[in-house]
Amino acid sequence: MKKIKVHIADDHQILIDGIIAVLSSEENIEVVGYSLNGKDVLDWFVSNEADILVLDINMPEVDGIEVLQNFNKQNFQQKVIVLSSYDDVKLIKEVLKIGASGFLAKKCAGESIVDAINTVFKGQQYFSESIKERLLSTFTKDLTRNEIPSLDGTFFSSLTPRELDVLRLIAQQYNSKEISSELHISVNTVETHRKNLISKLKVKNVVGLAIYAVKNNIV
Amino acid sequence: MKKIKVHIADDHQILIDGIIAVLSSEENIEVVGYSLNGKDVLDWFVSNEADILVLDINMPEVDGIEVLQNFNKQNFQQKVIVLSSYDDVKLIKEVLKIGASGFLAKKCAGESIVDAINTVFKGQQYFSESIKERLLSTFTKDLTRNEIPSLDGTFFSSLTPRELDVLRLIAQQYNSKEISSELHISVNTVETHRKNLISKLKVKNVVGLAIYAVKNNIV
DNA sequence: TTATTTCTAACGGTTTTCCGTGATGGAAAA
DNA sequence: TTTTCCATCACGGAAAACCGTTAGAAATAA
Repeated sequence: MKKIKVHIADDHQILIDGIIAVLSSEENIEVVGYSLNGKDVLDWFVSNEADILVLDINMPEVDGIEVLQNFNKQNFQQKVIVLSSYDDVKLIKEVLKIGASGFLAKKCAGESIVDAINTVFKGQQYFSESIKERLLSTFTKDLTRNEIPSLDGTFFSSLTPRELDVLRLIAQQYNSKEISSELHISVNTVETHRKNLISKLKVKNVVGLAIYAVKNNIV
Repeated sequence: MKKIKVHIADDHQILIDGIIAVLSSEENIEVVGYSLNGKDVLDWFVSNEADILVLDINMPEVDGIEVLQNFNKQNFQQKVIVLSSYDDVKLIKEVLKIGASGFLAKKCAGESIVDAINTVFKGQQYFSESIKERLLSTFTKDLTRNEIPSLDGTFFSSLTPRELDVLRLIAQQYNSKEISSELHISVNTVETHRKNLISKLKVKNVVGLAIYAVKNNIV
């Protein structure tokens, strides 16, 4: 019997070791490798010829989103199951758009990762229960609002490098003046980036930006 | 041979299942129960008569800190090993002060939890590597600053219920006026709480508050 | 009972953020 | 080559946050 080859990427090794231990009792699944950060994922995954990548979104430096984007560019056929602490709808939509096949909240049971792997390997999509509920509720909310955000390309746009610079400093409690001298640009420019960030990420103020930054490990 | 009885508390079931799987290969350790939130921990832990509690800090509603505080009030003798995604020095100090015996960053390897359990069971303290480094570096920094924050009771003081109310709303992107009408108090009062929060938590501005809130799951 | 903490509130002044709007040069993509 | 995206900068006004300080009432601990 051919085993499903799985690669795991997460910056919490304790979680990786746990998942490996859980999967070890599955006869048709084999963990062929793991990565502790986003940078290593692509190399390892390709060289190991895994069928499925279990990918954590919240990783320092290169996060899961960037990994997925790179993955797309290089036209890989392997499936990706996304792992996340936060079952944020915006995040789920983004992740599906860039080609994930499954989405697992970390609060789900260990066996659901087995289900997810088997389901996705068959070519189907998999969502853990809490995610399904979330998606359903926002979908109905969207309907009553007569919006179709899931078809709207501008609903979530990724940030430019410069915007990330600014966001990173904002999350470090720098104010605009401090950011301007740190990046050697005018305060006005910083404020422009700040405005764009707020509207791009659909948040209300700096607090929203800071929280986005922490939840996406941009620190 | 008497086994070490362990209880695990974490809101990510996938992590619990993983840890159980890792520990299942240890002959002298037995997982006698687990909890998915802070509320259930005390009841379960006591009734199960576990020797050691592996406790996640970041849990919704009742977090690990509160659990530890309750634990102290009731004078339990069992040991607690704290698990955390963030190896924040302030957090580590707080946690040690209220009686934890060990501190594990989630980025540590699975086997270190075995080490931690064995070490703490013997009555010693355990810290994972990254934590040790952190503590050491801040300790030396403190020395050069001629401060003794670890002996200074005011270095980290816990928040009052009302302050938590305000902090929670701040983290939800409410401004002071909105908070004042939500809590039915004057804007001035809200600003006072805000000021006290900023000085208590030793942060610079709302961004610091928001980040503290997210990292401590006060959302 | 006294001392401390907590919650409440106020005030005046400074700094920062927020919002709208508009503009320019360069690089990259269509 | 034209268009789109990106980074840069500007201005003005409103709103909000920040700072220091003070203080009364109620609850709670010593």
